[in-house]
Amino acid sequence: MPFKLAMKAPRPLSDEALALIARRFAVLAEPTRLRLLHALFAGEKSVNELVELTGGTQANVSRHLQTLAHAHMLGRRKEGLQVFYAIADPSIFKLCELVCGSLEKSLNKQAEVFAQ
Amino acid sequence: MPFKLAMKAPRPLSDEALALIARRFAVLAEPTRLRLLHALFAGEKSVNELVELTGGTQANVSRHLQTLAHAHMLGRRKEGLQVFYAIADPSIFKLCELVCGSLEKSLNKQAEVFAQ
DNA sequence: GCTTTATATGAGCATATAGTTATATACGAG
DNA sequence: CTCGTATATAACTATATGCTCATATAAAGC
Repeated sequence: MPFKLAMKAPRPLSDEALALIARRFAVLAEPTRLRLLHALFAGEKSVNELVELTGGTQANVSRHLQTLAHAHMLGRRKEGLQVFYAIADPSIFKLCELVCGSLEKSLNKQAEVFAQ
Repeated sequence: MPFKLAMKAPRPLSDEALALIARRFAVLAEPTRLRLLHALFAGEKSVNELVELTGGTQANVSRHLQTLAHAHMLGRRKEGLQVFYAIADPSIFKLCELVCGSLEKSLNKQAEVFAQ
């Protein structure tokens, strides 16, 4: 029973589907979580490493990591006392690339207004 | 002075850039706004049409349209009493495609757990 | 000018969420 | 077993945001 949905399908999307998609974007709509993802672009890291790299508190970092893991964006493995997280969803890379691109355009559009 | 940024650049992203990117995702992290975008995938529409298509109140729809327009995701033109909105940022299509794809995977992954 | 229509926006309320403090739990070393 | 370390989580607070109601503003017709 594979689950199939597409935003550009002509059929209407259910409220449930929209909520799920929105939730997906919401997970990424948070600077701290983006900071964590960015740190993990370089490869798997422990919670402690991420705490140091992002400058956040251990509790806060842990909470955000949980959110990302529950969304299956991160994979998690434990080794003794340490827990390691890594990017588990490759589409994250493409997503961020797209958003940065359209953000650049948006900013350039704003810059044009000032240039006039 | 073109503005250039990329999520996968090895240089650290400023807090400002992360906030802007997060804000970008936040605009999409809302079912009503997704519903509006979905309706506009079919082409330009007036506010009133969007109110009917989405079943939202005029006030709420108008407010969300403003958010999307301010983010340069929608373009806006006025004709007499009516205002028409249309998708202005083509990367929206690709964005939603990517998110739907990874959401499917995430749901299928969950379905696997139940299948066992 | 007056009335109607279409849209944007102010103000208020309810809910969600980020960050913090404190602490529970698991793991490892002595 | 005790103590220290690493991480997750409960509880609380402050802030942001979605939605609604009311209304301001613009445009069109008579």
